[in-house]
Amino acid sequence: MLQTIHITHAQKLLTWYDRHHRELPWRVSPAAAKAGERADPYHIWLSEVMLQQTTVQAVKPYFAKFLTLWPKVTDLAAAPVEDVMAAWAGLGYYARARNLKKCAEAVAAEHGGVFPDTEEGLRALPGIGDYTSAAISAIAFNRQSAVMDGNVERVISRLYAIDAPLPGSKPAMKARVAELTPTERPGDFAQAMMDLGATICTPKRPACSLCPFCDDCLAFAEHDPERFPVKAAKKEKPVRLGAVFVAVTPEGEVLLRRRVDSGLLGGMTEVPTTAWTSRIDGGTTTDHAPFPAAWEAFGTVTHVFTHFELRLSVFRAKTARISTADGWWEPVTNLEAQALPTVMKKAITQAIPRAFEKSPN
DNA sequence: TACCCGTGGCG
DNA sequence: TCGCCAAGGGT
Repeated sequence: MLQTIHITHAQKLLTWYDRHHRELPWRVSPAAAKAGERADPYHIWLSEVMLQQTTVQAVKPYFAKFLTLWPKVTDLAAAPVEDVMAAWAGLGYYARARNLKKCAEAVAAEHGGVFPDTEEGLRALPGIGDYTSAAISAIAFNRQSAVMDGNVERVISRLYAIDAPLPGSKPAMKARVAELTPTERPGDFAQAMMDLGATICTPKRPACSLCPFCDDCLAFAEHDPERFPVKAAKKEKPVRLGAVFVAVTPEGEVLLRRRVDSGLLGGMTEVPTTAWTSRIDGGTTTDHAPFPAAWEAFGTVTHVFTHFELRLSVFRAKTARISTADGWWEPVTNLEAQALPTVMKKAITQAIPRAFEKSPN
């Protein structure tokens, strides 16, 4: 009598992963993982924090730079926070960098420089939430943790055709992930779910014919996988206005300031700027310049943040090297080394077009 | 819970 | 061109 052999979702996915996994700088290949090799928890933690709401391609050069500058977590713990912010500049969500530094310090001081190897221990550290603690637990320590990120949400919502909108449906979806997560190779399973979401079960035009779940997927059976995941409606972005002031000395120095540690672009470097308000006339004139000077209009720059669009009027003035209470003068040739977020680089480039071009030396 | 928090690539 | 979205966390 013929016996039906039940192949689990996890087995199907892991077989797919063995053949189609992505090669990533922080990853141990499935072959090596089967041989018992584990990734460095420091590398996994660093990559996971960088990958929060950030694409793999954007992370790669930053990951390499951080490992060069700080090969071990204790090196990062000992580094000046200003150096960490400058190295993070351009990657966005700067609270991640502040928490990265705090987390490294906690691991060094409270854990002997060794990362906790449980989800609960990891979850207690700064910048490590539900997803990241589960991911490090599974990937670095091969524990059976239910890992759910945006990729997994998409895979699960399609596999079970979940109509309830995110984020409300998140707990139910995580329960499904927990059911699917195997006792064998849970770390590879977690990475495989994310690889599947990133390369096959994509937001638009998913490659369902190549998917190991095509026979099981309810969304595929309904012929409309793109309908999932269902998400709550998002609100529109308001416009905020402001002005920035690029002061340049005859010696080629620019006046910079450090933003407060909390809130938008917290702890990052800026050129003097007004408050950013929704007023039609809000701060677009020289009324709030850092000091009186022959301010000259240099057009505007627009920058879109997560929850508002910013339009900045750019002003430039040639000035003497005035002493200021809350700022410093930085040579234009050294701006690249500063912790300048992208919006500030845009504004400076508007006033000094060649500010961030590589010097001959 | 809902809001705050960057950036760049892509269809 | 522009809305979408990416390995989310903090409060």
